[in-house]
Amino acid sequence: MNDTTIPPHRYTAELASRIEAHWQERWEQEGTFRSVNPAGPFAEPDHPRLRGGDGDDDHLFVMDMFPYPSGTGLHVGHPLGFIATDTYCRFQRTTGRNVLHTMGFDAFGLPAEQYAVQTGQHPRTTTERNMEVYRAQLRRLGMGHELRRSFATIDPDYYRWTQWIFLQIYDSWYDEDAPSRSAAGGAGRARPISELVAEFAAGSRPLPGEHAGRAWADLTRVEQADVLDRYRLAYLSAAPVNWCPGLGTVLSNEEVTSEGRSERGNFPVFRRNLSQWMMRITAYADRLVDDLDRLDWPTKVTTMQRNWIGRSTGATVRFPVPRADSSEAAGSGGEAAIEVFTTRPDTLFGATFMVLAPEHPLVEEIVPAAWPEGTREAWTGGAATPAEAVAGYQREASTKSDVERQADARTKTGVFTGAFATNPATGQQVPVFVADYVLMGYGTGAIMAVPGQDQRDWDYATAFDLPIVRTVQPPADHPEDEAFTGEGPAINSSNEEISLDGLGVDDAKARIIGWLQDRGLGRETVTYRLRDWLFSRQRYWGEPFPIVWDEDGVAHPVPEDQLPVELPDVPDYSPRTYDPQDAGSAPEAPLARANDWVEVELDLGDGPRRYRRETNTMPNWAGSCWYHLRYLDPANDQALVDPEVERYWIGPRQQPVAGAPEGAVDPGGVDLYIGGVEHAVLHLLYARFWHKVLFDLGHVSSEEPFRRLINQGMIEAYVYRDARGFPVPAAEVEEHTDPAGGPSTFTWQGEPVTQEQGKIGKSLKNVVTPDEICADYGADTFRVYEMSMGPLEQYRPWETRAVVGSYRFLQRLWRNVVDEETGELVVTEEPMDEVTERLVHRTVEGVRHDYEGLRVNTAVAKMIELNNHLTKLDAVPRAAVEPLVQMVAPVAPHLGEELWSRLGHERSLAYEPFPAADPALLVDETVTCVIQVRGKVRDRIEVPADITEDELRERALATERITELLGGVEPRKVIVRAPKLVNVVPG
RNA sequence: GCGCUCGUGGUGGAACUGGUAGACACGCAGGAUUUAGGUUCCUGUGCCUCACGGCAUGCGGGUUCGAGUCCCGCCGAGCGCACCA
Repeated sequence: MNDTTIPPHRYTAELASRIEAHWQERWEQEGTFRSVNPAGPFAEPDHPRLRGGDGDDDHLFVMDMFPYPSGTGLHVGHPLGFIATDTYCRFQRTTGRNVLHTMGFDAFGLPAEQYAVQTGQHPRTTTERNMEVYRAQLRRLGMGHELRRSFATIDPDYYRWTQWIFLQIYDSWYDEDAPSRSAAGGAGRARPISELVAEFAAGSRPLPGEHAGRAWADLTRVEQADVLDRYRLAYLSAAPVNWCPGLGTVLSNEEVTSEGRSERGNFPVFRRNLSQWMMRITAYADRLVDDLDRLDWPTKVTTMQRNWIGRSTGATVRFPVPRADSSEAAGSGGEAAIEVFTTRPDTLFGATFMVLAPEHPLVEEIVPAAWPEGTREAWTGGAATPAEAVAGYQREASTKSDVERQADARTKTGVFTGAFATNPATGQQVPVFVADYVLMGYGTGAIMAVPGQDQRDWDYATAFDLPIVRTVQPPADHPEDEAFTGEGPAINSSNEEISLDGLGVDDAKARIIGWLQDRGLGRETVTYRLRDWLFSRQRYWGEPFPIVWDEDGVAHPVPEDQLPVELPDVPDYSPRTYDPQDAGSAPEAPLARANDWVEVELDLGDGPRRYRRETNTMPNWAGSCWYHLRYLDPANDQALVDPEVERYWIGPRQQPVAGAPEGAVDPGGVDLYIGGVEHAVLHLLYARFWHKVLFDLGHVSSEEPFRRLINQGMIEAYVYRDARGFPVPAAEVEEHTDPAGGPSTFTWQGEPVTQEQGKIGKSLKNVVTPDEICADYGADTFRVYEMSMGPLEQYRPWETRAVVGSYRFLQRLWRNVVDEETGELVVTEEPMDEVTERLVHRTVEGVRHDYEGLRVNTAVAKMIELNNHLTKLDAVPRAAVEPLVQMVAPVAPHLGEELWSRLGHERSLAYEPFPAADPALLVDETVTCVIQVRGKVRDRIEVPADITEDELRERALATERITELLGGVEPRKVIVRAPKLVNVVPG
């Protein structure tokens, strides 16, 4: 590049970088982006921005999903959401709001640990270094974050409170009957476990299960602990869990893909019985579903949460079945019952067989010694006895991986158990099968099969030649060979006591449930797909549990005043991982090796005694479950957040959110939360759960953490592949445009390559970093480009060569204020001409609306239009360019500040009120009216903006072109929308 | 298979409650500056046609004076769920 040809004061990348560094320094020194708290350690109750009063609109809390400081660095896709929130917040500050916007780091967890293991360094070392890199990159991009509120989940001051919240959850139970604390009403809330103990001790609540009838005080310590574990919201469970040998840890259901592999690393996951910490999130299933209505979230995310929770209402029905004589179970020879869950109890009369999951415990008890008379060959699986057939099938099912099961999904397999159950409605004997299309993990692990109204049952019935009875009348055009799952009148559904015939599905359901309940044969039931959250990990890099164990194996919480339980520095922090396929391996927590830390002497109220520390750690979701609360009051060492501060920032508001149903109550929460859709059922579900527990226990006034959520789209990039399909370096590809106007073709090293759109990443050879773009154009250009690419929610491809468009815009703006040769101000103090003035006001109005609606792309387009107009003037009036500088400042903050200061203002424009549009100048005196004939534009006329309908009609019909087109015929109809449109329908 | 979202120039995208389709930007073409390239600036640019004019928002219907926008049916793409009883 030849510098001599470039004017010395041109807005180049070098000048932009100098300006940017200057303002970043100044913002930091002046604490420009500090927001004001009403109480707590940051309290400034007299600050004017608090304005007194309790206005819902004078403050705003905006959050990005906080980043994971990865070692691989940022690419241009990462900062998209950050730039959007920063732009939004900068705009909101100029409207006078007290804006809270900061950013911390989600720094515990597997990737950080894996990176450390790979590079042979301690996770804390690598994580802290990565955070420094990250902070520098964010600063380089001009983020207006409030730095004093930033923290990382690995800070002991922070995880002290993560542990504290864990203890709150551990020390509570869910009382279904207690009145809700919510203004929305309802029942059910978490209560302290001490209140449960008090009820047990007083005898006002009966002890559960095998302890029924005994007095609380008579139970041993171990028995008491065991009882309480059945109630606690955080509890130890020995249920089957997801064991992932390849990662050396157990995982939550949410971290396992539908293919039965780990979401991270894609390793196989096995079901193992292991004793693990669980969170009783299922107690909140209903509220987690119902409260989605009160949130302003993308429907995509709310449906994903609804699907994941999987609430379905129906009935459980008991089908009597004889116990087999050969069964070794107690009470053999007697009567057992198969309990099924169905969402269609109205079809009970059509239940012609039953199916148990292979793992169903009742299977062993009902299998008779021999096949009943006349059992069909196809039902036996070729086995001599039912026991042999069932055992064979169970073996087969157990060895099938989830992937294989899925591959066989549509082929129905199974065997007859030899047993018959009684359909309680028809009294008929129905055969009982074992088949793997019924899953043990859902409902009761058994179904009544209703082939007439369920396609899966129909397929099974057809495969095994079982009877099919339709109990809902299908419409005439319904195919003969398919189940009918739709709405229709019940048929074939009566016995001596009850008839459903003729009733619609809902009425039939209600009547049969009533009948079943009266007879003690069943009851209305709600089931959920959601399972309790597996909360422990066998990993080093996570929050230690604040739990110790005594010699009887009873757990004790570490007293609050001894928190945090700090993660010890150990020489060997790597997890014990195994061959990914080694299902028989067992987890081993790295902390268990730290003997000096594990063995501890504590005084928990009965004198100093020896304890063993819990050696599992928390999953990385723990830290992100509540960081929104800590941003509010990060320096508070008395509470996780001061209640007044919490109420001020995220307490419930007067108005429910947009789109909430009639009568909904605002749940409170962060005003705007922006992040990727990948957290739809992980972080966002867990955080909601924790927040609700804290609400129930009275620690927060808000019922939900995030009132409004937006998923930013991903920035992708073009991927180019050679003839073999391998990606080639995108930066080296040459484009060849088609002179005829057709699509371009592409070559790499002379060879043709194909273009597609894909994720940015090393493996696709299309990485572009913000650092390169900042070096070539400056951070402001980068920000403007990212915001101009399209709507925030949309996926779009990165195109480096298009960045220059945003660069030219800022350069032109600069040139409208500063002389490129001399650096002198070039603005004139002369007043604006009328056209310019009207354009300025229209732009102000439009840009304000666009910023409010987070449509930065169209805001930028409007500013470019104004700027292009100013460029054409002989001299740029100060009165026109000052509002433009203010408008551009949220997206291009450094350039905004610099021009503002060169225009003679001393103070930062961060809080300078956004320009106001004069309504009188928004309407033009004359407008162009289009005249259509049959909806097609045929002519245009200039008319006064306040023209009357009649006059407009007259003038439109009188134009030369329209009279010509009408050819003297009287129009049949004339639609007038004054002043902009007339549509003529000829006779 | 089911559900949701979405299909607009060579490209990214505009178009508020139905009312001038293609704002703004990239690219491309021509021109100015420059010894030249690059930078910067100016002009043009949906398609067809010499033109008058016609055709255009995935395809086919419908509602309406008027449809990118609303309704129905296809086709295509993306995401989610996937034997959930």
